[in-house]
Amino acid sequence: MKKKITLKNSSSEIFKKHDHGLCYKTSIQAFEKHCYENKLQCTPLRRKVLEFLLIDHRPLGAYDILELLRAEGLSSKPPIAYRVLDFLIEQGFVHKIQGLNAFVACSHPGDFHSPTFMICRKCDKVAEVEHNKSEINLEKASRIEFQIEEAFIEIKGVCNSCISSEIK
Amino acid sequence: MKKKITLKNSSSEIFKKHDHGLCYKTSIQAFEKHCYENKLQCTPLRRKVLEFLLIDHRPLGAYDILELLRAEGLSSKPPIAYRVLDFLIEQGFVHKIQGLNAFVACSHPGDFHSPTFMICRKCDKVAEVEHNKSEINLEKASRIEFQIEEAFIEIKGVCNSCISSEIK
DNA sequence: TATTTTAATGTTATAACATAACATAGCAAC
DNA sequence: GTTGCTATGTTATGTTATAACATTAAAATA
Repeated sequence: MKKKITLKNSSSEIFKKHDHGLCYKTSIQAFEKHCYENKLQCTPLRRKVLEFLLIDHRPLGAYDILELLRAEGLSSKPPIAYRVLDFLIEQGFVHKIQGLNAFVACSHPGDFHSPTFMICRKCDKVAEVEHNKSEINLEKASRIEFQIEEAFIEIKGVCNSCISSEIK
Repeated sequence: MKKKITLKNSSSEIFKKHDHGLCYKTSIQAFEKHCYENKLQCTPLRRKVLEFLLIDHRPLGAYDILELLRAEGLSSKPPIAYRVLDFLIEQGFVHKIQGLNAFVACSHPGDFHSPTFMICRKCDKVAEVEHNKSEINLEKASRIEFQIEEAFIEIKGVCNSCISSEIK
């Protein structure tokens, strides 16, 4: 994890309409660039799994991914998916959503970070919002002496698009 | 979930020494009181499971609980544990830690809330810190219009006690 | 108190999620 | 061309969770 790669797909846009073609392409290119620069292999399998996760902003379970791999005639045994996902997570291109046992493509790849996820229970899309450790401004928490290493923030609710379409 | 029951066991004390006998007793009594006041049954099974979770502040997996139930000669099939845990969670006496697939006794029972957990990776203890939705002060998040229903904040790191004992 | 209804517990079976351990293939360095 | 490394493939199994249905116990009502 060396430097931050800036992408055009702002997380605040995920629940709105956005140029997803661009978003998708930019993310894949960032991954290719990252692999090239770090002498890592951008193999067809790794690329494919990242592509699946970039289809839209919906999280996929490991077994969903295996299903998609099977449909493409690729190997579809559980360790395949988990290994590739581990790699993509380590490289900062995928996050795991603990509360869903599912995985999403990162919106700000290439940089180690602890994101906040806004998970819509209606459309299942997930928006990723950055925070950093200092932003976890929990006055009470600070009263406990605790050395923070990683923070998971997962917020469940209904996104703007789904609220709008409800009103109609 | 009607009113807040105040307990003497402050969450900030969990990683420190505290009068755990009192903490334990107070929590069980709060549960009994809650059941009585809400015409819910404080059955031996429910009480037992809560007791297991109150032994210390370590989270237990559902199958850990089943093991403990078996040791007491009680039924130990998975649905038993999950049903009782669901009940205790609904009533606000237990929380699930998503990142561990495990359950902890609530430190502020009887009131619906979205707590923050500080999880020590050395001693496995968990401290519960209250936050409320308005405290989730994510400026960037607020730029996304999103109706928050529930927030899970899980922080992993090393607690003060474990840091201290490291230095020694 | 007999009957009905509801809540709680018990059981079987299986679904869903995840990893250990070992085998093979491909490629690069020596 | 042998060695070592990285990635992929496979078998088997471990772990977490739920669906569906049976039985028991408690409460509500006749």
